[in-house]
Amino acid sequence: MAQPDFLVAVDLVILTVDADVLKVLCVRRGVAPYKGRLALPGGFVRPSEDLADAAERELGEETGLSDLGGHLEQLATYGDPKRDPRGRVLSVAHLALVPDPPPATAGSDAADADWFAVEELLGSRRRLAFDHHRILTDGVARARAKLEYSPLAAAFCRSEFTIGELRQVYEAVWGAELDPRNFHRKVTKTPGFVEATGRTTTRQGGRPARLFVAGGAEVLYPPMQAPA
Amino acid sequence: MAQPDFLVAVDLVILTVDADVLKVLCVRRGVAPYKGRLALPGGFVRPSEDLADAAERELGEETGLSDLGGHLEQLATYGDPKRDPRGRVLSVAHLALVPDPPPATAGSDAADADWFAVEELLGSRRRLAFDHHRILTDGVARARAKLEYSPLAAAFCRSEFTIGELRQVYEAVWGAELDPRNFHRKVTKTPGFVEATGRTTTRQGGRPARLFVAGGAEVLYPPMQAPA
DNA sequence: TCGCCTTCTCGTCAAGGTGACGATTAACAT
DNA sequence: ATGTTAATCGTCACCTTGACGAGAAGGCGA
Repeated sequence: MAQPDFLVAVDLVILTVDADVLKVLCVRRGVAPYKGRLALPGGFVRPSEDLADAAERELGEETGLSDLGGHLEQLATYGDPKRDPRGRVLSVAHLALVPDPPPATAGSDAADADWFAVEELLGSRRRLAFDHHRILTDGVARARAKLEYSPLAAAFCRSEFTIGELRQVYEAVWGAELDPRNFHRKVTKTPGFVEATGRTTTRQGGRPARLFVAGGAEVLYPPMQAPA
Repeated sequence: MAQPDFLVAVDLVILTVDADVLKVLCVRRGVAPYKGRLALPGGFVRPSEDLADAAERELGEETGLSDLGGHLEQLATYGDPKRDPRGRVLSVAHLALVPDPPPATAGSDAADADWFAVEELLGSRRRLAFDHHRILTDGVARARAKLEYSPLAAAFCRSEFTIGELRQVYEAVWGAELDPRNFHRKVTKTPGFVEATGRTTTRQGGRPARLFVAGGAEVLYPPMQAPA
């Protein structure tokens, strides 16, 4: 029997931490449907392109980054028959974590891209096009969960970072304050989480802080505990 | 520009625990490509069918179950351009956990379906068709991880189960032995994991065991710890 | 220069969770 | 009756965690 054809797109939830606030990159749609509405950046998958390659390409186009120091993983696939009024479009959503906020609109494609506070976007259900509110919700939930049992928070930091900077990542993503002393103990005692470089910096003010790089661990045992 | 069309299929990793062994449902392919090879059950998504609906339909066709008491979730999407020699076929893989082993070949579709020990299938990389070895690997990894921080193990049990039966699920999925006394303490003290029904059973032999049903919790705090 | 403020870093202590393991209970089989 | 099986309860040492004190080492303004 004849099978229906689908269009397949890749949409990106690109998260960063800027000024202690979790932000996501959005573009303003210039064409219908949802013209003028904010949307997650994305695009169609090319004929002989793998999904991961398509996501990496889109990430590069939107941020100008070549994913160096960041993190990119598949999030989930959204296929409600009515999610796109133009037809049967499948969206394979990806989650990207990038350090610093790279200057928005650095890429050529999306002339009108900018960073938005996640908390604000999630507050009003109507600000994002398509089912992107749900995709963003799922992406943020994934990021929050992954900080617990993986050393992924380092993906939000530049290659060398202080324990304090890493703690601010957790605080921004989880929206909770953590005790600096207990956090310091936990991070430095968990094997493979971070490795000291020997260098120090004073960019945070106060006493010079040691600089660390991400360790080799893939998972954290025992996990970081999000506050109850 | 014109976008390429994709065919979209749903493939299922259906896991169960039978005789203390983690098993997966596979079908033997009757047509090329990979004719005669084992494969995960699956099928194409219908024109106006949601992905979750398609997965649930396939699960029902393969097991005869209407997903009662089990668990079904999206796993990941596989889209390598060369994963299917017939063309550009996207596979949205799903993970299902079902209690007991329902009799194989109960459904009408797959005349030649049966349960196979996961450990054996993962041992030889060539026994499964397409990229199903990778999908199975990812599905088992997801299941193992989810047992740690969610009460999902109950999905492998019938509606009423004993602590010992639940422990055997963990032992089969993790491939490790757990101390019955510590497991009992952990499970009964974690809020929302299980709830006593007041009834008992002797189906395990030995002293009568209390029967429990799954509690309302979505996540386990603190998580179960897989042995190091 | 001298406080003062900031942040990092190390310690202490009690509470709670975990692993190891002894002991008892309550069914069934022979 | 006796042994076997598995469930359930208890104990104890150890470790992790949360709360918090205290000092170290920079910058900055008076």
